[in-house]
Amino acid sequence: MENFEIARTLRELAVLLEIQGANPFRVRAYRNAVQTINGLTRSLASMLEAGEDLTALPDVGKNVASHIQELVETGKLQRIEEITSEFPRDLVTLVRLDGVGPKKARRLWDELGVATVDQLEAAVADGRVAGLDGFGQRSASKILDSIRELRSQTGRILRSQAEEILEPLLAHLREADGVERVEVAGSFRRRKETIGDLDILAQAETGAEEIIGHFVRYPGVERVTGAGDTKGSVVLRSGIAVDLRVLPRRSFGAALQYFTGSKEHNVSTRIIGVRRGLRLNEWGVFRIPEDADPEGLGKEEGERIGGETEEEMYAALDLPWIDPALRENRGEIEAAREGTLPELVTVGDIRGELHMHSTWSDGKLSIAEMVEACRARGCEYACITDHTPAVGVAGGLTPEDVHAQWEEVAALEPTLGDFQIFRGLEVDILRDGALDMTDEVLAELDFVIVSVHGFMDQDKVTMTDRVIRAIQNPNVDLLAHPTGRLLGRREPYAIDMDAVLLAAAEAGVAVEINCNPRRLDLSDVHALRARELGIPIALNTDAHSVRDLDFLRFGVDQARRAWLSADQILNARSATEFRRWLDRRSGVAA
DNA sequence: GCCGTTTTCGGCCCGACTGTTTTCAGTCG
Repeated sequence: MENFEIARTLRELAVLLEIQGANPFRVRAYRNAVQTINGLTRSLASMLEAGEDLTALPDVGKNVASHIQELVETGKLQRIEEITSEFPRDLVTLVRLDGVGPKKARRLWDELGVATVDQLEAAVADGRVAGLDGFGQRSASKILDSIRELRSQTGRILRSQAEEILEPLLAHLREADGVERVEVAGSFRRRKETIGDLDILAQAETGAEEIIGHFVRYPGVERVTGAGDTKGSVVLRSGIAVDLRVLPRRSFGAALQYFTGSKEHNVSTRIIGVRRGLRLNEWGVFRIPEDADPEGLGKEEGERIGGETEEEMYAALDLPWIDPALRENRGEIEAAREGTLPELVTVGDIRGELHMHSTWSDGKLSIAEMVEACRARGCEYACITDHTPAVGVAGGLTPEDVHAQWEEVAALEPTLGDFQIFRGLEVDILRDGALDMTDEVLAELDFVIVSVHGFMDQDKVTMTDRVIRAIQNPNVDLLAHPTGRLLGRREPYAIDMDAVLLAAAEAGVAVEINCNPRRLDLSDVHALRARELGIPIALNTDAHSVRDLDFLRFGVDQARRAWLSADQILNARSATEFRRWLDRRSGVAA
């Protein structure tokens, strides 16, 4: 059983326990464990197989460890079977509805016998829900809205799509009277690859209510789901939910820190605060008076230590500012305390483009045009890496085509000054792990990329063996888009990435973070693992047109989430250093 | 259920908004 399946099952157990009315801290303990599992860079099954003690993991104790073992061994959890003899397992889907939590789900079952979304819809329609104590007409119609929403759910959007949605919305907000500053917080600021909803903060000393009013009148708003003194919530026609909070200058840094999250990062920072007698909230950081009743404190009571900037919030905990990309509670707080936070890679660090296509295969532009676009973006070198014939739609290069292409490159080179072109190829990994090009040609190339484009439905063992066989070919330099995923469209193919990364480290092969916002493949967690293993990472746009070269920033964001600095990025090297790396197998240099 | 610069028991982050309550529970992030 894969980590994500184990995490999903434990998350479901947490909801079931909540519906059962269990101790909320017990429920939270399971959620904390899920968080740990989601951040793991290795599979739990392989850790168990290696005889490792899972209780060494944070928030995993004896109980959760034995649950994990049971799941790996049997694929099921006895504990869930027991609970679902009390009430139907379907209730967990009711909890996913807006406005229905564990308490209400339980009452819907106990008092109306409602277990499924369909049954709930019927119960709303015939008035039974509105008749329940504590429900009423308004909550009934709200539930109906949520059901419609759930059924038409568009899910998470790409970060590139979020950028498009934000641009006009932020412009609208900046027009509101009294708004001094607007920032996007949440997962967008943490540079996540997909965005579930948008959190926006506006700075204003007065007139918050009017600003909220201006916000909910934005032309793109489909409906308003909440509008209070300091907070407004809407759903846009694009289906994405947006929250706006309005805060004064003295609290803006506190709010930015608070609403950037992640939730888990915030819980950790606040616990550190509590131990020091400090209270952190979106209004600032406050010293709790010795004799105060913590329950009776107002939101801004106590001595204000800071809140205008994020730096003040972290400084109150004796920590340096932490880059939002790292705020996932994956050890960044410890690293901040020890002064070992990485200096994260930036777009400006990238000096070469290693993966791009031309009209020789499925690219839109000639080699000369692509190279010129790279130079215009400040690159010092580029690799031309067109497809091979097995990628049918792409019009791949035969060995003869490859040699003809080199003539074109050779004719171009004298016109380029110091700019260097490396002769490359994106070679298809065939069904059995053989490569779609002769070894003779591969040996002549400067730079060999391999990647999977077909037969993606192979089982995990076959696919893993196939890819490992490919990267063990001594001519191979880089594995591209290693899991084949397309965000929101196609799941990663079945592959044991830990085994693949170990093989890449062994073979001295680099691995790509494909910068296309729909790929971003490797994921942050796999890139973290590659970093642990010391594998060079390439940030590649896989450009098929000039516009695609701008994808670089998405890959840089992904690399930053994986704690990567410039010295771990293959194409942050100079052309000379890159060439030296390409010669690594020649025995000349270590 | 987990955890330990207050510790192996007794804590565990914090506030806004909504709806239905007439003083607050539930939900959400």
